[in-house]
Amino acid sequence: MPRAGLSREKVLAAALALVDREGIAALSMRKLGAELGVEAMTLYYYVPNKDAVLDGLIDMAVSRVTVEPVGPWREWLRAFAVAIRRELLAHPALLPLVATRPVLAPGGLATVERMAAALRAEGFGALEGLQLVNAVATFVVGHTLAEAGRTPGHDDPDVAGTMESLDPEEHPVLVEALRAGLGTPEDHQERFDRALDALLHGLAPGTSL
Amino acid sequence: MPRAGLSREKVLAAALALVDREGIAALSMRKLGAELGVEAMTLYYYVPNKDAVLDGLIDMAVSRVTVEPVGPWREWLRAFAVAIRRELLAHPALLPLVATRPVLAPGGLATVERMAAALRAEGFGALEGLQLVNAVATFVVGHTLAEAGRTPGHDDPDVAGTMESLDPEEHPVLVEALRAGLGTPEDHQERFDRALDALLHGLAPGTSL
DNA sequence: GACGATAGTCTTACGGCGTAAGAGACGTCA
DNA sequence: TGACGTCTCTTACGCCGTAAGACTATCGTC
Repeated sequence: MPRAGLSREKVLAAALALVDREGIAALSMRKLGAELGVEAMTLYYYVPNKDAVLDGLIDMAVSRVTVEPVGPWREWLRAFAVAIRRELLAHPALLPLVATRPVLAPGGLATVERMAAALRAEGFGALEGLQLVNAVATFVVGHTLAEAGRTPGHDDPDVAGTMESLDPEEHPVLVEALRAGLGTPEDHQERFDRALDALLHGLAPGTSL
Repeated sequence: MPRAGLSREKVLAAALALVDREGIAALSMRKLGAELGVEAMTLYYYVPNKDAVLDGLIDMAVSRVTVEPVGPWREWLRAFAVAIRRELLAHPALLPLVATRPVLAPGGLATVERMAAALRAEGFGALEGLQLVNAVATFVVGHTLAEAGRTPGHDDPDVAGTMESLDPEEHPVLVEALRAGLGTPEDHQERFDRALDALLHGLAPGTSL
């Protein structure tokens, strides 16, 4: 058999393409192999197991989030949040993964370190700064999950159908809000912006509450 | 074969017990059947498929979150957030599920409706109130995920080990924050409280930003 | 060119999974 | 008794991750 000229990077790239195209549930070692013109077991030469593929995907996504921490901290921290959200929305299938695995890989840690260091230069303590970075990151992940998250391995639930069939007697406020635009992309964006501003507004160096 | 006296409720209760004990990954129809002294296929008489079991688990958890919306809205909304967090931490294995599936089942919708209705009585618009409820809920889920979330089907990553092996030259601020208590239960609690207060403080009726 | 080592790929197999299809056994009531 | 609805089981299919090990292509050295 001729060599396929693979590498860890090519495997991960193919995995990301597959996941973006068909969702996390479609990512199996056999399919990923087929994608690369190779049997499933061949992949194990480049990657210890499937978990390593998933971790690799996460680190790829996280590493792409880079923001230069210059200027007023609220502004670049806001840009940081927006950048995370953009990256997550670009690969929604990765969301459940990013949300449930702590950031431990090199790429993610480096980003966190840079943000925290910049915050300390602004008068935050080391712990305080990291808490702030963490609060922003978890907020973004939580919000984006609600916006675009899907459970791996399960069909998308019929949100639209459920909402339309709501009994206006039983859920009057919900029905009214839906008519007013709840759940639209603009709604998500607006809610994200408002809550993010509230969060950043409420957090300042030395604030104990 | 004698009848086992099952019901949808008993199936769900056994599923929750199994998940709490061994994690989401351990929940298979065969194991769940064994738990109830029955073959896997028998369960399909009470439940259309495995997804329905998962949805049932989520609704069980969500339905237990009830807060009386009386008094100042910031206070009971805060209590709402705390109640969600408590319930999620009581069943951490359910977290990835709750985080990635929209609340569509009856129990969850009823709770949301009640909160939103109470907020409207406080001067919020229907859409605005629901956005607020949603913002709080997604914040709590995001934060709790970071605190206790695990990816279903995968071993817990070795957070402690990774953190201890951090190079102080490369990640000085991270190392300092870890020594100051980053990641401890108290740290999570404190960060949760601070960010929640910031969020609630920043959101008020009619606030456009 | 020959040959061994190394790197890369494949085949086979095992034990798990969700669930479709349908065969039986049980309890109840006519 | 017999029929019928309720409940449970058996069997089977096509997926999954991956352990074990056989095979082959390529390269460095003589």
